Amino acid sequence: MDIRFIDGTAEFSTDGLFCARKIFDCGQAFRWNENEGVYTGIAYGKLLHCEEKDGVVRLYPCGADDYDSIWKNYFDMDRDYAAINEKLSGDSFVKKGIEYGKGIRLLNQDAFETTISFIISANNNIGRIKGIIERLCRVFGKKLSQDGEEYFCFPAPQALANAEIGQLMEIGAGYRAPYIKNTSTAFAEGFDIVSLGNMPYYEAKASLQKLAGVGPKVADCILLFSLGHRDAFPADVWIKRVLQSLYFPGNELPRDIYTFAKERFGEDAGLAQQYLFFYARENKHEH
DNA sequence: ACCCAGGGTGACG
DNA sequence: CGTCACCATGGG
Repeated sequence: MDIRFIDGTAEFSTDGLFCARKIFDCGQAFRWNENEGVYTGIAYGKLLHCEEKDGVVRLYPCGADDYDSIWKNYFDMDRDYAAINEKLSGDSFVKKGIEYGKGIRLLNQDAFETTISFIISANNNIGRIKGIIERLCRVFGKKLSQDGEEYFCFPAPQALANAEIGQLMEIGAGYRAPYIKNTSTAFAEGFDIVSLGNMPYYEAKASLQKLAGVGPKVADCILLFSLGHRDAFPADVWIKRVLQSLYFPGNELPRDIYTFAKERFGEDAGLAQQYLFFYARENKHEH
């Protein structure tokens, strides 16, 4: 994409392949909030506004340095989504999903934030997940003051490792409180999660599942949303529902959904998952 | 009062 | 290995 930098704003044409609403509201990230058409979020310790109008995306404050060091990778800007969508359209159901979900991009998020966020997501709903994470940041995260507003970064591992279970219960973490503390301690003591990005899928997934509160589904979310394992295929209740009705009507779902997805959708199965997830949520009141 | 939410853990067979 | 009760919490 052709990027222009004007007065601390990065600006580029969407080409239909960057939809803020779909990117931020498809369940991969929990810290973006919309206000009068402008999405505001904090990632990697930086605040960003994202505005989309007349086919143009504007990111601010974002100079060329911030763009190159953070946001280009965060928004997965170097990837050719047109080509991937073309490939995924070989599956007629995903093709249908792309009609709804075109413009979704898979974010490359901070691995610690993603890990804790999806530990919180277990047996929980998106509204409450966002609330818990917001309070977590407010209590334990570094404060950013900007434009007369207060924003809070996602906490560092050490900050959550030092948290008391009672504090985590107070912000609504529930039975996940000790998971958060234990896993944060593992990170603070040097759990090398970034290296998992270069490991084979199954090996990386097994390592993640050693963390407290991380099972197969949460591990897949971490792999897909923060470690670049684009074939990871998180199988939650929504996706199982969709696979059941579209691919296995009247039959049992396969036990190994990853293998099914990889064979059916290929190397970008994770993006196919997002299209199906988005499709399912958009149509949740039908059928 | 019941059921569900982007599930995981631990116990038991 | 597979199954299953249980786990806090809030909204429908």
